[in-house]
Amino acid sequence: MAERLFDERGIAGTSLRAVTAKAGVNVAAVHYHFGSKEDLTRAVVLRHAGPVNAERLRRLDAIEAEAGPEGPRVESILEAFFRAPVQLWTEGGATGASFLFHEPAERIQPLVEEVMGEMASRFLAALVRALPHLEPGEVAERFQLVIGVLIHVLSGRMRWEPQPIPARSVDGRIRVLVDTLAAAMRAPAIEESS
Amino acid sequence: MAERLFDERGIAGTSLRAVTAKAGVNVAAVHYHFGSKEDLTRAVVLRHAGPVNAERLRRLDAIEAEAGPEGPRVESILEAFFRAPVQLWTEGGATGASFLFHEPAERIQPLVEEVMGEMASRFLAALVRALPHLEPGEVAERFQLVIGVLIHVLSGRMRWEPQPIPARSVDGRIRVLVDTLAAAMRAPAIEESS
DNA sequence: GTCTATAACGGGATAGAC
DNA sequence: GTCTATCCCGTTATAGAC
Repeated sequence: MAERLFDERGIAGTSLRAVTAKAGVNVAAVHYHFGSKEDLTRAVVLRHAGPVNAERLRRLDAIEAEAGPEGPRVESILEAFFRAPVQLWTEGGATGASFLFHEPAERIQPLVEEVMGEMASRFLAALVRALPHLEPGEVAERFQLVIGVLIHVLSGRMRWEPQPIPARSVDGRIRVLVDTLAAAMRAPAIEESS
Repeated sequence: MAERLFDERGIAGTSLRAVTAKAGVNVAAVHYHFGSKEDLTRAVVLRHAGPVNAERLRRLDAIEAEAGPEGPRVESILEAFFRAPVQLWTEGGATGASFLFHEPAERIQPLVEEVMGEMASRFLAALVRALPHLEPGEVAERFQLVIGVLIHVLSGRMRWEPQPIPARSVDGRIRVLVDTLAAAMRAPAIEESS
């Protein structure tokens, strides 16, 4: 339950009272079970990001198993990265733990590293293999752009008042992300002229 | 001054006392000059986003003036969109008002529309003209991805611990953004098969 | 284990002196 | 106009009854 409030109001803007009211319990119960608000948010993040990341890695394992020795294509890797969170968000409004990325950076950087680090490293390694024309650092740089896009999509701010964006199925949403960002990943390396 | 605190801690996480302490004045002064914390944040946003958006539009005007009847290229439009905020952020850590996009969506949507709406519409129109193979709604959809990338870049979260991303000059940063995202914008239209 | 009651604190806002 | 002092509220956290 709490993750919805964190999505809508942010962590700092969500009081324990709001969480407990929605859960039908008392404020003291939170402290009994979690110890503090920070421990609660940590538990919520681990609880929700865990399955999403596990599903991502399961899909990555699958496409790596059926790919040849050159490894899976960029499109397949990006789809494995996007599908679980986008599907979850489209269906139920739940987003795993995307609200984390709207919190102050310094505060939650260790938690992000802890909960996302291994998954992200696996995807980065796959992308490095699929993009031999780029240095690993350049792949990491572009993967960060992909992450930024996903955060924005999951933030629910992807609206345009005067010019509505097309209604899409889950597969359609994912295909837009995968096809456009694969093109971005494949763009030639940038050489600094300065 | 307040914008730095908003960047670092978020609006909800920044107390008026923290703002006034850094400014060397008293809490009452804020209420005298602005009326409330909300009015202060609004003033900060308008104060900082205004010049950035004006510079963006100035650059857009320039490239439209020197372009042929087919209008400027996607790369030129994206550079006009990115240069002012990225330059400001790289040089001084100031970001215009990017902290707005990490606040709860519902709360600040009207302000975002007010301060960004006209600028964004002008850029969207230019992109629609430069991408005749896409419906206007599809261009808006992809422009949202560009916006998500910019927000992420300005958030300062674009780090990668085990795999450092390349050090770049301002021009280098912008070129990466422009070249990769131009490729994303140019990718063929997605037709839903479902 | 879950509640009520309350402590201890920090927040935004305001009154009134100067 | 800018300060000090204060109000009043909501917050996290805890103590203790049950």
